[in-house]
Amino acid sequence: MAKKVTIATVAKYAGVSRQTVSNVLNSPEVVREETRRKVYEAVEALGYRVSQAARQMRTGRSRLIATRIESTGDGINGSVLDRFLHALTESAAQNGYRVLLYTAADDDAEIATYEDLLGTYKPDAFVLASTHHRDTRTTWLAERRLPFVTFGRPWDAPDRHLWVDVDGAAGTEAATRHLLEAGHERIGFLGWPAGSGVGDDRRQGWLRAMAAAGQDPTGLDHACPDEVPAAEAVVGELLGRDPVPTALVCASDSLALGALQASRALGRPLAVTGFDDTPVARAIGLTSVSQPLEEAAARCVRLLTRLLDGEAEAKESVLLRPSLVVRDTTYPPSEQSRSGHSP
Amino acid sequence: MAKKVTIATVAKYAGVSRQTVSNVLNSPEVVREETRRKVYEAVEALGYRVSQAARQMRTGRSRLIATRIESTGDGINGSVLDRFLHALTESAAQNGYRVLLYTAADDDAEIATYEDLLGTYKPDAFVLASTHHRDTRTTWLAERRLPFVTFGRPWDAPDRHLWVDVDGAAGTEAATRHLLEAGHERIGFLGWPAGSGVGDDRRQGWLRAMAAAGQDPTGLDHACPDEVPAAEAVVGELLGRDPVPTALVCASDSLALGALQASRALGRPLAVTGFDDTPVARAIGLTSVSQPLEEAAARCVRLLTRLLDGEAEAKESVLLRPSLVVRDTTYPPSEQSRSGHSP
DNA sequence: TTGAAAGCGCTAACAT
DNA sequence: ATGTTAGCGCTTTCAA
Repeated sequence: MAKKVTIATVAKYAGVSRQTVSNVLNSPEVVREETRRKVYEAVEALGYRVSQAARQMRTGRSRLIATRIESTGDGINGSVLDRFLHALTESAAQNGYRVLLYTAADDDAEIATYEDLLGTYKPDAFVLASTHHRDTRTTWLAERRLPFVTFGRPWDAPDRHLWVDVDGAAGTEAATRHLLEAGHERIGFLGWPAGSGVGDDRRQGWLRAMAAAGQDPTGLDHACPDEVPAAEAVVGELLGRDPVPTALVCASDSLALGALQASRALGRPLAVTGFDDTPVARAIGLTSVSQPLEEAAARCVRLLTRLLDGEAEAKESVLLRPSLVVRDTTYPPSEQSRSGHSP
Repeated sequence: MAKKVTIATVAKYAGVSRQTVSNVLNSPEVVREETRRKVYEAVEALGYRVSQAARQMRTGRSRLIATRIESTGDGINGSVLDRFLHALTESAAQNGYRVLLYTAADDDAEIATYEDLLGTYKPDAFVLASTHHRDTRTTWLAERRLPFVTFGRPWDAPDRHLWVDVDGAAGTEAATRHLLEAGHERIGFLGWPAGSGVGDDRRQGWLRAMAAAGQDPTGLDHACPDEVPAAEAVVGELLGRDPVPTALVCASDSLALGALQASRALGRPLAVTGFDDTPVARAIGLTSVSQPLEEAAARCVRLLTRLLDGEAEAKESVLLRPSLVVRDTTYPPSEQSRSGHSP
C-alpha cells in the first residue's frame, strides 16, 4: 500500500515548509518562481493530491455540486435529462467540481434531502432540473440564500434566481415554419394539457408561427398525457374526423411517435415533428427539435462558479436557442429516406 | 444564517460530553438508555447532522461511492445504465452512501480519474459498469486492493473480484422459446459482431434454445453494429433472400427496432424480440427481455457495504435472471394489440 | 518570501 | 457509563 502523501511529504521533498506548498497551490503568485517550480516537481513526483476533506474543514467548501437523478418515467424523454447530467458532470469536472447524486420522489422529499446534504456533505451548490409552477424547491433554497441554478425557467416569479433554459417556443415555431414551407396547410399541435410551463411554452411557438402565416389554429390544438399510447389514441381519432390535419407539431418525441404509429396503422399520411431529438427520433427518422444540452450544462456550471466566487450578476440567466433536426418522415417511407438509412 | 451546530452544541444541549454524543451516534449500545434518548432529542431539536468532512478526517471513510456516467451513445440502450444509476443512487442512499459521478472517454482515462478521485474525494468504493474483454480497470483496482464491484461479469479472468450481472443467455433463451411456442420454425438471431462478452452471451442463449428444440441454426445467425439503421439494412437484405426467417431474436432493442422497420418497409411479416425492455420497446409494443436493474443495483450496494465492513466473502457474486416481457408485435398490428393501446 | 501556530469537527484510545 | 486528550490534513492568521 502506497504511503500517504500529504502536504508535509511534499514540503520535505521540495525542501520548503508546509506553508509554502499550500501557498503554491492556492496563491502561486505569492511564491518565488524557482520555489514554485520545485514544489510543482515534488507534487508531480509524489503524485500528491489535496485532500478534499481536510481542505473543506478549513475553507468550508466541498467543491461538490449536488443534483437529482430522476426516474426515467416514460423514458423516451427521460434521456434528455440523462444527457444533461452527463454534460453537467463533464463541465463540473473541468472546473474542479464533482457531481453528487440524490433521488427524490417529489419536491418535499427533495427539500428534505437538501437539509440532509447541507448538514453532511455540504455541497457548494445545487443544480435543479424540471422546474415547474409553484416550485417550492427554489423558494426554499432562495430563502436560505443557498447557491443554485435551475435548468428550466422559473415559471411563476421570474428571476428570483439564476437559470439556464432552452427556448421551447422558438423550437416549435421553427418546426411549424418548416412544415409551412413544405406546403402544409392544416398544421395541428399535439401537446400536454395546459398548465405546465414547458408545455404551454411549446404551444406558444406553434401559435406564433401559425399567426405569422395567417393560419387559423382553431380546432387544431390537441393535448394528451406524454405517453405514446395516449398520443396514438388521440391521433387515431383525429385522423378519422374531417377536416384532417396534414401535419402535426408535437411537444415531445413520445407524442410524435404515437402520432406516427396512428398514422401508419390507419395508412393515412401525416407529417410529424417531435421535440428533444431523442434516440428514438434519430432511430425512426423523425424531424425533431434539438436542445443544446452540453451548452446548457456548461452555462449552469459557469453561472455556479461565478456565483460561488461572488461574481454573481443578477441577470446572467441564459435562454438558449434550440435547433431543428430535419429528417424525412413521410409515410410510407420514400425510396430516398430508405436509402439514407443504409450504410 | 443558522448558527452551525456541531457535536459540542448537541452535547451542551443534552447536558453530556461531546464524546457521549459521538458514542450515541456510532455505538449506541454502549450508552445508557436514558442518556441516549436525551441525546437523540437534542439532535432532533437542533437538526444536527454529522459533518462528513470531519468524520472522514478521523475515520478515513467518505461514505462516497464513485461511478461513471456514460455518454448515451445510440441512446436506446443507454437508458439501461441510466436506470441502473438511478437505482444505485437510491440503494446507496438507503445505506448511508452517496454516489459521486465522473465521466471518462476510455479505460485509461477512467483509471486516471481513479487516481485523482482517490487522492481528493477518497470514495470508499467504485461501481463499474460495462465490463468487457481485457478490462484494464478491474485489474488496476484489484492490484491496489481497492474496493469495487462491477455490474457485468469479468469476461476474461473469472472471479478476481465481486460482480453482479444478469444472465443474458437465459434471456435470449426465453425469448427463443417463446417464439418456438408461438409456432415459429425459422428463428434467426441478430446480434453484435462476435468478440463482445455481452453479445456472445446473448447469442449462446439463442443457440441453446435452438439446440433444445432440435433446430438447425445454420445460416440464421446474423450480426451488425448496435444501430437501428444498420439493423434495418441487414434485415432488409435478409428478407429478400430465401429462406426467410419468420422470427428474429435480437441482442438489443435498437436492433429489434431496425428489424421491425425493415419488415414494415417491405411489408413482410416478422416476429421480433428485443433486449432490455427500453422505453422504445414499451412504446412500440415490442416483446423484450427485461433486466432487473433495481435488484442489480441493490446487490451491488449490498456487496460493497459488506466488502467495506470486511465481511467480503469471495464468491458472493450474483447472477440474476432476467424476465421476458411479452407484447404483441405482429405486423400489421392486430385489432387486439391496437385496442390494448387505447386508454 | 517563508515559517510557526491554531483550529475546522470529529472519533479512537485511554482514563475516570 | 462518561469524560479527557490527541490528531486526521489543510489553510489562515501572524511573525520572522
